Amino acid sequence: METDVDISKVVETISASYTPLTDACQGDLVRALKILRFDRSATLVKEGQYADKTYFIVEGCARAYYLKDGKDITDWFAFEGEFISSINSFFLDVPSPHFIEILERGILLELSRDKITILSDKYHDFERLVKTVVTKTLLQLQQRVVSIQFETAQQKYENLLGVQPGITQRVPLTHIASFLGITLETLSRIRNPKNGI
Amino acid sequence: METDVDISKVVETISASYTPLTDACQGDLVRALKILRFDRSATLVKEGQYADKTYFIVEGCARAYYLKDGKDITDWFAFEGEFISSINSFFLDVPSPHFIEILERGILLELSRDKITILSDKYHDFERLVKTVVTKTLLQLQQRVVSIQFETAQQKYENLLGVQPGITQRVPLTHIASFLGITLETLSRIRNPKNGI
DNA sequence: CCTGATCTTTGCCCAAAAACAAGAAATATG
DNA sequence: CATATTTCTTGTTTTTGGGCAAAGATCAGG
Repeated sequence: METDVDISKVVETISASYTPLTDACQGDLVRALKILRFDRSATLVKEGQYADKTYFIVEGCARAYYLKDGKDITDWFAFEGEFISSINSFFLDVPSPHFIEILERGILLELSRDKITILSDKYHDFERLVKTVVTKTLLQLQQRVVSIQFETAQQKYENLLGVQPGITQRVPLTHIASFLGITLETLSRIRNPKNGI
Repeated sequence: METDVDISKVVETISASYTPLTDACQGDLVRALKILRFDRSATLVKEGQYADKTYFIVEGCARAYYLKDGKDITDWFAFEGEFISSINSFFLDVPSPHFIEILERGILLELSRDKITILSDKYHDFERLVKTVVTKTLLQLQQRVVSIQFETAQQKYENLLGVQPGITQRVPLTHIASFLGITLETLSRIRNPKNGI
């Protein structure tokens, strides 16, 4: 893990990969961001908190999960270059149903909703950045619904591998299983070439 | 069905229910919108088209669906006061995997991506409107994933009724079934009080 | 490098819902 | 108002994947 992070460089990357930001906006954004480092299995957000932060992953990965009847169900994975937050809490200002957990020791940038609101009001560009991030997330989620809705466990898994080929090397299978809406056992059987075709 | 539509009034409603728009922006938006009327089972978008329009429903309802192995699968319903479009085609500029069909004779307002781009560039407010619409859609979709992922057919149906109580009076059960990711037969059994509890 | 904790595989049985197949009810159309 | 067409219900069989239990593998920490 890098010891030093150049926030300006990261903001340039965001500007390049999502939507261009003016220098002024980039400067304000750099000053609004806070660097965080976390070890594996650190918890960023707990159920019930008002989670008014968004995290940008510079290095490592994280997941959002919730407890359904005591069972841990993963709802979202995020890797380098992606944002993660407890979206219900963040957008609706309600207690978070989700936990957010670090899956791989890494570096995050934190941005509060207040700062996002200020930046969005001040800079048209920044409003567009938020729109772009939300739109990308919407399209990913849309794909996921299609996958969950009418595919077999096997197809769902293959689909995920298509989008996130390296995921099995970075994330425990339990989390992948609950993310796909299948049990760990079923996932295990699917992965065993002796079963299936 | 009303014979006359006051677009300005509708735009005021949009401004009030999504996010405030300045008078100038509202004026430009009014001029950019086109009124359309459709009968039941009219097709707004066909699979394969570059669907660069978004529709706002003034009266009536519509659905987006796609064909999976020849089977008709409903992906989205929209009612009065909501927007509908073929989101993949609209945002990614690819051929639409979806059809969009009118389920109830009604009135729509059409807005093209070009006009949305122009309005978004010209008005910070309008960019915020788009962000707001996309965010609302994201949160709805998020709820839907939770519902599909780990609930029984019965729970999924009850969930839908919670959000859209009148839907069974307005939409054929086949479409509700595929939307929920269950078969028409299973839905029929769930709805029959003799079965289940 | 040992050991306990966590993660994964495997086997067996069972429940939920899908597939298939009629048939009934409701709705549209001439 | 009669008939065609679409929509919905019901019965039966089959499949998929879940629940539980136990054993095996992997990993982190002392």
